[in-house]
Amino acid sequence: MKNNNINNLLKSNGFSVTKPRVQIIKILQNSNSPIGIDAIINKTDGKIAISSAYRIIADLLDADLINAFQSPENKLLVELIQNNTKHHHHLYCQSCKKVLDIDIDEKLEKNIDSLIRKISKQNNIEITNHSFELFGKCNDKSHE
Amino acid sequence: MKNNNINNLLKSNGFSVTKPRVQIIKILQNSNSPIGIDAIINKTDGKIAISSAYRIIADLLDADLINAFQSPENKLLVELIQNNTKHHHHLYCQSCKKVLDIDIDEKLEKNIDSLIRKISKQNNIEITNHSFELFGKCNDKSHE
DNA sequence: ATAATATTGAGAATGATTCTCAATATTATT
DNA sequence: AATAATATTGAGAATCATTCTCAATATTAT
Repeated sequence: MKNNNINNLLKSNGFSVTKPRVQIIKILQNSNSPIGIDAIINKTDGKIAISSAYRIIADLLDADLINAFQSPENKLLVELIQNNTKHHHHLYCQSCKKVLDIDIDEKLEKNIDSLIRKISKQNNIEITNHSFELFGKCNDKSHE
Repeated sequence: MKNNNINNLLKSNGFSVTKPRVQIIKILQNSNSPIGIDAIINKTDGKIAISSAYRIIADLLDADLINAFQSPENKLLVELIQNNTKHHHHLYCQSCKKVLDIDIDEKLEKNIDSLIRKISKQNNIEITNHSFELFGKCNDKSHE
């Protein structure tokens, strides 16, 4: 994405165009899997303050431009919501700490939806969200 | 459960019998939903040090006597694994912060298992665990 | 170009969890 | 039951991710 498009993205969501915001969006665009705050900051040559990074991420989250969630190691992970981003889930590798996006097939997704409706009724609770996460170990033994 | 049974549980898992360990197991037995460290400590009249509580929970976890996981507010929640405990999932209420255990029906559980096998193959990753968590809002408006 | 406003960076503050180690309790031995 | 050997505890310091504060700086509107 060109800078102009990032500018438009920011402006159309009520943000002023600042270097840190543009940088962070670029980094998220170039990442093909969810990424942590520390990694984001590393990719900016340390030019963005940690507090600014957190603040910007929080703002982008409020504007629904990104997804954010906690890794099993309890760090915030972040991914940009692209035009074609649909509801999906994550696979955490406990050896190499990478996170993969996974899709689940439509049939299962529907099953899950109907389960959710059932639980919602049974417990008289409005269910607003759900997560389905997988944990595994890849064959990269270098981390053991 | 009587004290004797708790003593046996501890001994048969290689633990010596100490007051803090017995207390914590009792508290977990009397809790019908996952409970946080702070709540555990509160129920002991503040007699157990925070560091001891964390240590004991970690030990019980190693011995597979309890399940532990993070709440959406990023606190450790803990529940005892009873004889009849089977694989289940959790529903977090974002208003009242309670956690409910939920069962999912066998058919869906099987679907999930087969999805997991598929993803495992596709990504050449051994999948060791998964979580399926629901988030909702109950009708208790006192927290808003 | 200037003024008004918003954002940033640096570091202090916070909150959960982990670590350290001397004091104390438990277990094994007599 | 008393003692010695070993394990556990409590208190507080340390750590780690995240949030807060506020003066310095950048952006936007005029």
